[in-house]
Amino acid sequence: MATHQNTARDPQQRTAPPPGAQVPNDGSGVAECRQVLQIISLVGNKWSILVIGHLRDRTLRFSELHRAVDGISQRMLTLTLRQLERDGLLTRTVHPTVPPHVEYALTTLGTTLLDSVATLGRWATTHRQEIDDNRLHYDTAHSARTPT
Amino acid sequence: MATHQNTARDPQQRTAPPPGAQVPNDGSGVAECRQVLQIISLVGNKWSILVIGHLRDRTLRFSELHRAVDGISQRMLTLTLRQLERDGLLTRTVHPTVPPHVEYALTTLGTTLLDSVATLGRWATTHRQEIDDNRLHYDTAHSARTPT
DNA sequence: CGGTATCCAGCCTGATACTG
DNA sequence: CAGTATCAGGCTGGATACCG
Repeated sequence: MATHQNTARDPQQRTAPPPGAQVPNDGSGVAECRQVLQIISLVGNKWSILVIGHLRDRTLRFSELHRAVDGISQRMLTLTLRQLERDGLLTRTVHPTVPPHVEYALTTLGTTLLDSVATLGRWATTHRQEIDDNRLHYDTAHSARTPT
Repeated sequence: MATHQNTARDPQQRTAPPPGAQVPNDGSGVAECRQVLQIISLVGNKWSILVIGHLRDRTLRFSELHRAVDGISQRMLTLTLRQLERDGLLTRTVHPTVPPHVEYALTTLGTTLLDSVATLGRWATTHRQEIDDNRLHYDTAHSARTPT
């Protein structure tokens, strides 16, 4: 949604953070949603969260991540990794060997983020069934347009 | 990303929840990311979180929401509202008056979600500056490709 | 092995117009 | 006022090919 990765160009062009709007909130206010949007845009890359999730316990190499995430393309992995690196969520360590070795490790910031999304994860786990149930109910009530 | 709202058609076609993969996690595990993805897809609609955020304190009518969210198109508002309603995050109450009155109210489920995203909101607020700093640092170090 | 650049398809999004 | 339908555009994301 604001992930700047169209064709791997202008990597910072879209970051247009308008100043002001700095209100003391508890984190769930209306004005705070904007902040959250940034984060969910950051994490809502669909791959970002997967990547940092895999990086949670140990550092991984590029190909290891490529295998681990399973389904991500090389392009998206690179893009995601670079963005995450840019945001300071992970570090990229290049070992100048003949076959290049690149290690990706989660930073403290990344760990804290993972910890925060864990809250959402718990909510998801807790209410997934409920939501699924609601959807089914809703869909049933709306697809019942063939009576008589 | 998985928001099913292409042209207001097949509202439940994409919900392909494969069974299994039910592991007891703490909410931050790798396998748990899938669950979170559903939620951030649910909330990452960019408008969804804004809408439920505005609905947090009081119920609102369609046009009120339209004005409040400011920037959302009628189409997206409707789509978002219907999705949220489908998921059981809010209720839609139609008052059969001559000028149609439709009230949207957050459900308990919606409130709990809002509470969970508040955690992310707090994280965002806390580390926004840090991330911004990291980005600037990263961009600076990478745009310094014009020496000599 | 790690990464970049290009091409291309699909989806999301927004604007507009019309109906009840 | 509330909502639906249609059209057009922008962005995201995947596959492929090639470089260091």
